[in-house]
Amino acid sequence: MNQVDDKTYRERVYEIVRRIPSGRVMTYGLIAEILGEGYTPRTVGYVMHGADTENVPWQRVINSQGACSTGRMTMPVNLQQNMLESEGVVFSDKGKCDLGEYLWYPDGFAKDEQESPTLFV
DNA sequence: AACTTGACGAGGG
DNA sequence: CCCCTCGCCAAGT
Repeated sequence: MNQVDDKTYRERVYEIVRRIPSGRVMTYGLIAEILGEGYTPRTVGYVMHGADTENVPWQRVINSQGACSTGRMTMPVNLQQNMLESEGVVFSDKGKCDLGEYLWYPDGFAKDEQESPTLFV
């Protein structure tokens, strides 16, 4: 059941990212937590690194500090933040946004009860 | 097959 | 609040 047949390892991550509404964000750790076994914040980041920027709203995935982590790449750190700001997300001078306000949880995955791993595949 | 690298994160100092 | 360490696991060398 949990094979990588119809959905590859990466596609499972992208599928969740595509659900994030404009103006909202998710963290690498949260996505890993939802996907469960075999997924960690680090691997989610690795997968996002190879995302199809055309079809995946990659800018909506940030780190647990509420900041953008795209600094190491060839693209400027500002780009991701700018894209989010144009969606209405407000960042502080230090480049952090309020996760309490913008963090988005997929349907059925309540903020308080994070115990159901494979709620939606 | 072994070793290194990350768009990470929690915990300790 | 900043810095460092360690655990995590797919991919690239």
